Amino acid sequence: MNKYWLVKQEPETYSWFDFVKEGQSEWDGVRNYQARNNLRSMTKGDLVLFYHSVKGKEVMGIAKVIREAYLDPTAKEGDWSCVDLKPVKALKQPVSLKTIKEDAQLNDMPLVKHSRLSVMPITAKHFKRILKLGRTSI
DNA sequence: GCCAACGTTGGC
DNA sequence: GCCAACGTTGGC
Repeated sequence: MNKYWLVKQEPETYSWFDFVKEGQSEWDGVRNYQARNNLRSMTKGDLVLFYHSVKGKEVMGIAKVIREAYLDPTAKEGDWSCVDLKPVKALKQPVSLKTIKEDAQLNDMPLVKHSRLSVMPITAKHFKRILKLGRTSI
């Protein structure tokens, strides 16, 4: 049974378009315990929404976990992990934070309640609703 | 650019 | 173990 996640990234650092161009990405650099533990709970094939924080503030597309948590090579000290993600497809219509906050089915997402968390689990219901609002199916 | 929310650090 | 100080994130 696949799980669903949402990851955030500032587009000026690494955008959805960079991700698509690259074809896959090592999701490293996470330095928050809760986010790290979420990375470690990901399993191959889980689907991940890619959200642009700060500039844009919208869900851009869908990614997939292609490698489960391993030692983050960018960590010089401490116990940190990363996973590998691959783009699946862009949303036809990006779904904005405003839309999410105004949607009765989505406004309890961690993205709203726990806005600083950069890797978070979401429910199947949330995931399907975002896809619907994004006019996209897999 | 500001600031609220949150996490981390370090003194006691 | 508490808490003040500080740094960071991210929405506005």
